[in-house]
Amino acid sequence: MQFSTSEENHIKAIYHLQQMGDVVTTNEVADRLQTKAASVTDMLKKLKIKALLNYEPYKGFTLSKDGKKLALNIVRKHRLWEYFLVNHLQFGWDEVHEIAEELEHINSPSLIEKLDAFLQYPRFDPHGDPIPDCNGKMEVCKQVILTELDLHIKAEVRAVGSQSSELLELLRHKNIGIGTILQVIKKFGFDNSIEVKVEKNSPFTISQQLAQTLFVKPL
Amino acid sequence: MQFSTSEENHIKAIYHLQQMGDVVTTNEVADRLQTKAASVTDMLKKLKIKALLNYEPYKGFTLSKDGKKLALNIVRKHRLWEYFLVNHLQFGWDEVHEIAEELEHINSPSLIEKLDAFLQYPRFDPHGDPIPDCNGKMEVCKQVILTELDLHIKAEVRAVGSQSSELLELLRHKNIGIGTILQVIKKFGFDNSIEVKVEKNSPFTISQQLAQTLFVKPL
DNA sequence: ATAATATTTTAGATTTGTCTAAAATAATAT
DNA sequence: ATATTATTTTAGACAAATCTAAAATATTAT
Repeated sequence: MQFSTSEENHIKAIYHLQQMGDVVTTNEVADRLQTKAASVTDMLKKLKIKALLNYEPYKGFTLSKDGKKLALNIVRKHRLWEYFLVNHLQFGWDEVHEIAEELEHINSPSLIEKLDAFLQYPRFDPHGDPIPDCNGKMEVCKQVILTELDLHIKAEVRAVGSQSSELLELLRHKNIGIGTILQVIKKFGFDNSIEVKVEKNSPFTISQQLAQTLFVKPL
Repeated sequence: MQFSTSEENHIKAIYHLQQMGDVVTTNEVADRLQTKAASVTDMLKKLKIKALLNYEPYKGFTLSKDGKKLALNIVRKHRLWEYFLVNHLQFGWDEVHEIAEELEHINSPSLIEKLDAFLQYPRFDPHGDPIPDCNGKMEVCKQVILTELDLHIKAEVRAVGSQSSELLELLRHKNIGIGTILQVIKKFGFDNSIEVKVEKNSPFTISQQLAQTLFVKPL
């Protein structure tokens, strides 16, 4: 079965909202897709007919099995393209999201298979998010928010909580990226800022807001 | 300015029909795009408003300067993607057209710049068609891939499909360069390898992969 | 429990790209 | 030169995806 770009975008938005939080609402989907609630309702009805969604008017909705499968496939394509853009075309990791939003809708299973092979089956995209395999399986490595990392434990930065260009700019300025090994030296209760050290460099402070968007894996 | 996939497909169809033949007709465009003449007329009116087309009802139409520029940019994207699919993702040259038809509508100038650089600025796609540069300029001479040269016809090597150092090393080893005059002695169906003869030297065999990157001009 | 508020859905309009059938124009043949 | 045929355009309809405004339903606050 074939799906329109708009249908795919709705499925993907619902998938991501379902991941982080409990019940997904019409308004949340509308906000995420920069559209109106009424338009989302129209789409929900269509997706129910196509069996991608369990939906009863006024009662809420969740992805069906097929809906989840479709969502994972779109996420897979998105993240593989991001990996390609950063690791082969020399894009910065903060420049690739918009382009991948377009590329993810290209419909060709053999293209994605061959791209995956060319990239040597990467398991994480440039933002540290795991890439689903062709069956929708992906690594669920246990990551922790930096604010919750214990003192003096070395940890590797695995993911960032958003794709906003302001965030990515700040990270680049502080020389933090996916794979950076760091440890927390001190936590300040006054403003919840955190002093971190990267390798043997001198320590520096990062704000609570920034620390909350950094997911690290203790080593 | 942004254009829809349908607008771009009409511009591209008109461009290709203009190349091979004289006056382009509404029916020809409809045939090529598998649509109806009335639909084409609707689009012609829209493209005229967008200044991509010189068009007077019942009098025919031609691409405007902007229309030609757009067409060449789409052709450029199509052929660069084809080159990528064949030379990096290991697609056969006969499998890539449909996929490139989708990829050519991805709208990101920096993506195409960086793809072009990654591919080392190829001047011909896997079918031997020239790739327009970012200003729309491309090589004109009618060339043919070595795999398609008829037996015993002398031809001059005019271009190679890529600048990769591996390719150039191999060509140097086989004493083939731009300007070399050669002819095909035999084609082997088993592995599609080809036996060629350069001037009066004894014949030697070259692989399908190599033959596909050699563009020759029959004399 | 009921009123006030917020959310979701429906109803009806709009835009884009397409279609069919009929009318307008051009090309061709006698 | 005029009738016939072919091509192109117009007119009006339709489906997809969106919107606004109003109605229906759910949530909350007193």
